[in-house]
Amino acid sequence: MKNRLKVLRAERDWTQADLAEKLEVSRQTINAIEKGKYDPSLPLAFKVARLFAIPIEAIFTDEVEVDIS
Amino acid sequence: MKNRLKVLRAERDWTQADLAEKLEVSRQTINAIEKGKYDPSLPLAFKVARLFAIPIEAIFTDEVEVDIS
DNA sequence: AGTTTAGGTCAAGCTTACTTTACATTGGTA
DNA sequence: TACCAATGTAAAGTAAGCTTGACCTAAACT
Repeated sequence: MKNRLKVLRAERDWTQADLAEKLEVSRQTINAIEKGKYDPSLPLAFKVARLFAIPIEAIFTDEVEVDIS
Repeated sequence: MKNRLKVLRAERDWTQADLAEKLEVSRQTINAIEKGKYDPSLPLAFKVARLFAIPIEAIFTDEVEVDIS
């Protein structure tokens, strides 16, 4: 599951900590989601969509991440 | 988090077991989600949306369930 | 050189999502 | 009445999402 969080953040000049605060989650959670460590819960995905005022599908996609480890 | 699974299922005359099979989850998972016991993961929500060919927001909503226990 | 800011990561612990197995309830129908 | 299909529910276990606290690196600034 890919996401455009980093880009959406950059467009607004927000840090991971800024976004975390707005979404009421920890900074580590934002980092983990951006780095593809895990996917957000559905409620959190809704919160993200509401914050950026765009559909969930415009932020997250079902494409699988390429694991480069 | 409310959802329209039961209605979408009814429109297609599918049982909970039918839907579970199509989504590759257990019947209990479908039942639990319909009954509001918990929300699906984001990947499962995407799978549901793809199956019904409608946006996630057309199936799940932010509204909190009323707990009648 | 020392400090600050942003990002990356790890460990331990808790909660939520999901599984399997099993059993109870309800409505229809032979 | 007995049976069967669909639904509801529970217990116990695993996996995933999220927390706090801590530490490390790199870049920018004083």
